[in-house]
Amino acid sequence: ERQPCMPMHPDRPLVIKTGVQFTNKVRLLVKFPELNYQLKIKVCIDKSRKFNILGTNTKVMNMEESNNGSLSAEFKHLTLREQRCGNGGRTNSDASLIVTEELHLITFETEVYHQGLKIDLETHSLPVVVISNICQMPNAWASILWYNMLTNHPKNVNFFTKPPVGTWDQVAEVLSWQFSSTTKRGLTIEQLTTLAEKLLGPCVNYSGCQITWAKFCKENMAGKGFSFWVWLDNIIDLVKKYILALWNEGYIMGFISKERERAILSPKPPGTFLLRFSESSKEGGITFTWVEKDISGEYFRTSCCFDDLFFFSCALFVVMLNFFIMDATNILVSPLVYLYPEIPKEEAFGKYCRPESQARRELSSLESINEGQGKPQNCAHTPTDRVLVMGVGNVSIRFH
Amino acid sequence: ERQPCMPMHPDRPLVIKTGVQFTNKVRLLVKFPELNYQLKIKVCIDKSRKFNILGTNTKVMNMEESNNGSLSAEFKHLTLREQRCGNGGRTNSDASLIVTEELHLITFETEVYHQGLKIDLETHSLPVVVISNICQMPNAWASILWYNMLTNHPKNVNFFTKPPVGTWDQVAEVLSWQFSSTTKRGLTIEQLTTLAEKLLGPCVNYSGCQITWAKFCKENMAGKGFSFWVWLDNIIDLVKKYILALWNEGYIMGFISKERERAILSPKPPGTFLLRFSESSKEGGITFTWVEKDISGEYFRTSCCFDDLFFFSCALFVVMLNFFIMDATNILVSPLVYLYPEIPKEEAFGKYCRPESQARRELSSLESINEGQGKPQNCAHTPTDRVLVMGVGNVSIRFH
DNA sequence: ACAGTTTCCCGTAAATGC
DNA sequence: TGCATTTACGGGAAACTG
Repeated sequence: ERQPCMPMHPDRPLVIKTGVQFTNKVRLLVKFPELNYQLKIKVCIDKSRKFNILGTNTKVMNMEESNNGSLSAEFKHLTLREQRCGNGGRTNSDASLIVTEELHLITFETEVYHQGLKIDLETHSLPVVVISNICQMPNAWASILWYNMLTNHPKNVNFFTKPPVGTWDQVAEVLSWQFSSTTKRGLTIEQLTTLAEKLLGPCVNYSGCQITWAKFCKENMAGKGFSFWVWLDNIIDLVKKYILALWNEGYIMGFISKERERAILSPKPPGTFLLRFSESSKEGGITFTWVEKDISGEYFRTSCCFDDLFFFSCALFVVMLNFFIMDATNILVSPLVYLYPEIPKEEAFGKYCRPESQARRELSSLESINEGQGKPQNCAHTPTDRVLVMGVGNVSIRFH
Repeated sequence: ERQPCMPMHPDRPLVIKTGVQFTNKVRLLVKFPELNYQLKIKVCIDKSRKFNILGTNTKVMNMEESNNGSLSAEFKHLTLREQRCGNGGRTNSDASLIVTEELHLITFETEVYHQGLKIDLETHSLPVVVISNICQMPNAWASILWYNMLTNHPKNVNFFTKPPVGTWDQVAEVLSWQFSSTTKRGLTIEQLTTLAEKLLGPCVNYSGCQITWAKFCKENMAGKGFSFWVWLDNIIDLVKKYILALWNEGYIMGFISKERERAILSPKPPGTFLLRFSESSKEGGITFTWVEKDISGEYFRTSCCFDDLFFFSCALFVVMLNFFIMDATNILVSPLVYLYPEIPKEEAFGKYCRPESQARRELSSLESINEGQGKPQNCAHTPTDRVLVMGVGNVSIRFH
């Protein structure tokens, strides 16, 4: 009889954003042949916090053609709005819970008259999380995952007052599913092992290891300003947005430790490279690492983190200062010297390369890039003047 | 007594987007000393199309401290919602007008009892344009500009049923003001002359020339898929978003014909360049042109159009295929050969460079870039293998 | 079918509340 | 004051509607 509360975000049911439409359907599984009268269903939400359901919240059940004539009612165009009462403030049962841990129930009520008796029927959705901004989605979805991973209870809205631990085996399955349900490829054992190490530290066998809710989603990772789940969820977004086809092909190793990366690249011929997600970028980024070999030995080089910010930082004045043309002898020269009429280009554009300039947004992005490059393990930076040129189709990107 | 209807878009008053808050203020200029009773003001909108004003639409006037004690009422948090009636459809007075040419009046009503007589007072805003999506803003704002440029009539809501022509002198002033009111710099005579030529064709003296509303905003420019105003407005957005500081300094010539560009660059030393807005990009773009000189003569070269799309097109697979490193002898080599374990990089990434790949968005952007480069006058493309490398800080962009 | 128009809703930024 | 949460609204896309 129960039916999940529907998308909104199609891959993330059971999370409802206030002001965004959602759909709900109830089906009557018990058949009363004598039920030929109108059966009116009312949908409502628990009153732990004051939400109102907007839209038609009562409906008459009707025959479902697809489903051997069982009765059902589908509520479309429902939205939730928080009722900000005069005294203000949330009135949830347990104030220690953050909003994305607060669970709510959508209930469906009806009355059946059977053999002269009035019977109140009631059913409800699985617990849902209500958010007010999409930026709360990662945490809200984590709650849904944790709940459904660890309990079959249909309405334990206090689940997060004392959230149970999960085993690595359970978590691994859920993590892989996050990829396989939105792309054509889940996670390999090797990728999962890298993730296990991030959550649990080095260990021979992760099977049976326990992972707390805090570790999964609430605490920041050691030395990082973000939780494991937020990091991973942003990577999922990055994959879907920019590199879905490559991911589907299995061309992205993605989760691999730097040690393992070197170990597997080392026996390979020079020029062999792999793609890996950035471990330091909260927003999701990808880098590539390759092997080089020459007479003096073997080198591993890793590109800068490649993400949205990277491209956003290509502000015009930076371009103008660094425009090169390759002459007939393959030497880079800069053809731009004077901004018309006779302003040296450094004078025109140089000052914008200082943080005190008013080109605020461009610069703040640029700083982040420089920061990333400062970390030697994350960038092919060497103290020499050696220059990398990274081509982009007709366009190419260089860094040094 | 009249008061413009306030922002929303702070630089674009008199345009109201449905569902977005706006503010309105009325002041009573006539002073009635005996008016010590409560003077209630009601705000409403004309009924040519069915809009409702949401928010507190009645208010009591009160003393204004800043303004020598005159009475005023300020309506905040007003929003407009269209009343979609059962029969549907717009019910505007003149169905031939598009929404951004439909003018509406916000009216303020009150009743004054003076010496035993009831006096109905009413005032209204300047005509406003109501839009439902911000993408209608350019055309809506053009309507406001044209109206206020050509009439002092306080409430001619049928203005656009037969819009008067403007002279170039009027239009030039308005165009320059579009820049000077949102940046620190208006348009020079030379820039304006380039714009005049776009609107009116070659001419010795544009003063007094007539420009129709259609020419300004309704018809597409010859051979282009967009109107003059839409093109210009997107450039204003580009300037504000990415190159405000450079524009304020006067470092961007911006509007200059290709003939004039060559004429002024020719006598200058090699390496002299200037920045100019793209004439072919609807969305607003900027290019730079420079002079080169060698034994065989003088060359003018223009970069690709530099805009949002340009950077968005830097998809990962394109980067992977074109990654170069410069070796000790300044020769570009590609260190990436095999995707781990032993997939030739062309096999892994090459197929995504075809439009039939599923990397839809990346590719559609990429195609636009190639297109732009196909136009010889717009790009430094030469049939030789000569390569341009355009640096971007630690990062640089190359095209060939 | 189609074009003008509106609705939907994410994601960033700002405001608000506690 | 600082952090958690909500509101605001631009902008891209989908849905609507004659």
